[in-house]
Amino acid sequence: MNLPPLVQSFVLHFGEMGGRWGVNRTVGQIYALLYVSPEPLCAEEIAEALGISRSNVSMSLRELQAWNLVLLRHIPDDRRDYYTTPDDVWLILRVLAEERKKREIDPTLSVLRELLLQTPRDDADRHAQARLAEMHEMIESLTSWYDDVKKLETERLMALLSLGAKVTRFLEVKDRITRFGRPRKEPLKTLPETEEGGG
Amino acid sequence: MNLPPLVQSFVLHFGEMGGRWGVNRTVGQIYALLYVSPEPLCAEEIAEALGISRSNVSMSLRELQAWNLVLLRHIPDDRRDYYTTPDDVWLILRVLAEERKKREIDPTLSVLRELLLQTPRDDADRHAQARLAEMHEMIESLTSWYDDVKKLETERLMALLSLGAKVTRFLEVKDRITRFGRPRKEPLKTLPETEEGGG
DNA sequence: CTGAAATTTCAGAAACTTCTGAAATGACGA
DNA sequence: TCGTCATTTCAGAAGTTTCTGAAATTTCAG
Repeated sequence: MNLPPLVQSFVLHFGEMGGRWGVNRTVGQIYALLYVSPEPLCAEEIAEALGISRSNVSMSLRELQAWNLVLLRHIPDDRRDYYTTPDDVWLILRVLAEERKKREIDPTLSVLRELLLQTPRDDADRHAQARLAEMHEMIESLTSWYDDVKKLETERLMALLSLGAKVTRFLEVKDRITRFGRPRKEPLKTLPETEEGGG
Repeated sequence: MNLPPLVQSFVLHFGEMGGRWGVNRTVGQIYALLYVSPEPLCAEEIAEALGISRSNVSMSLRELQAWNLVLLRHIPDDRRDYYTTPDDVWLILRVLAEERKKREIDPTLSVLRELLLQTPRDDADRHAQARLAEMHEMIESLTSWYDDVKKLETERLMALLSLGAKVTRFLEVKDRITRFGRPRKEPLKTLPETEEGGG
């Protein structure tokens, strides 16, 4: 591997993390390299920079394409494919969230739905289904929130994030004024630990 | 494996998904089994139910404990350890989010911080650092939102979720009245696709 | 068409992970 | 203390993934 030290540390770290993120070391390294590279790179250059075989690069780029994490670029009078990453980090986040949902959540959601449609044979089945229903309901809440939020323009998404839990102040107001959600049993307490006055 | 068909399908599915979630098949299966089981189970019963070795169960339970995903129970006059999962799915979600953050986000955040402190040697370094800074900033926004939201009681968290992107209506109001965030360049458009009148 | 350059595929080697049975350790009552 | 039962550890077998170099395929200018 022949890279400036700073880039190399970053690339090696992404390689190590790759496993935890559901891709292998090479895929992580290539992604990191493309992310910091000022220009798109071709397969040969990647293989060279990371000191790995050309065929490994080819397979790993395929995987990155399956994840929608790389873009193909072309340079006039050059037949080679050049690769790069989207440069907007927020776009990268969206792509990543979408892909992980597709791989980690959707299959489970569809299995849960299928199993909940089955007619229970006995009490054990009934208990199991009740548990599956709880899980199903939670995942539905999350994915419908996600489907809603992902439509936001980046600027609004950032505003929403920086608001954080302070949104619940609006929720309290909403509770009182419009009676959205169920009426509260206890009197509303002021929230713990939301001191800095963003609003 | 000797389980009722419905439970078996669920257990097998979690086993398959395990790999995608950063644990192995056995860990996923054990978790699923404990999740649907009406009573806590001991290691022997788990090994029996899943048709795997006793020692494999022991190692996998260790891993589940490292993830804080199982609880230890004791039954009077029985020396064995019995295991179960928390039964509140929202608590499970919190634990999972926390653990994944710890494993998948925090190490990267600390590498980014470290690399951003280094003095760049040349333009390539300066460019790389600028890219790392963008990534760092995004991750910081996300984790600080997360730190804020995880303090919410479950009831409020659910209310926040069901509000989804409608929160941005408040953001618009906030924009106008309190000038939180930067002033808008374009006139505000009504949002596409947020019809059903929750508020 | 032909041939040179780029890319992909694929069988098997290397590396790594998972799983097991046997042995070691620990916990408890007598 | 001992014996019994439960649990953990661990070396290596079994299984899986990753990576390579060689061969096959694709692409395109001439």
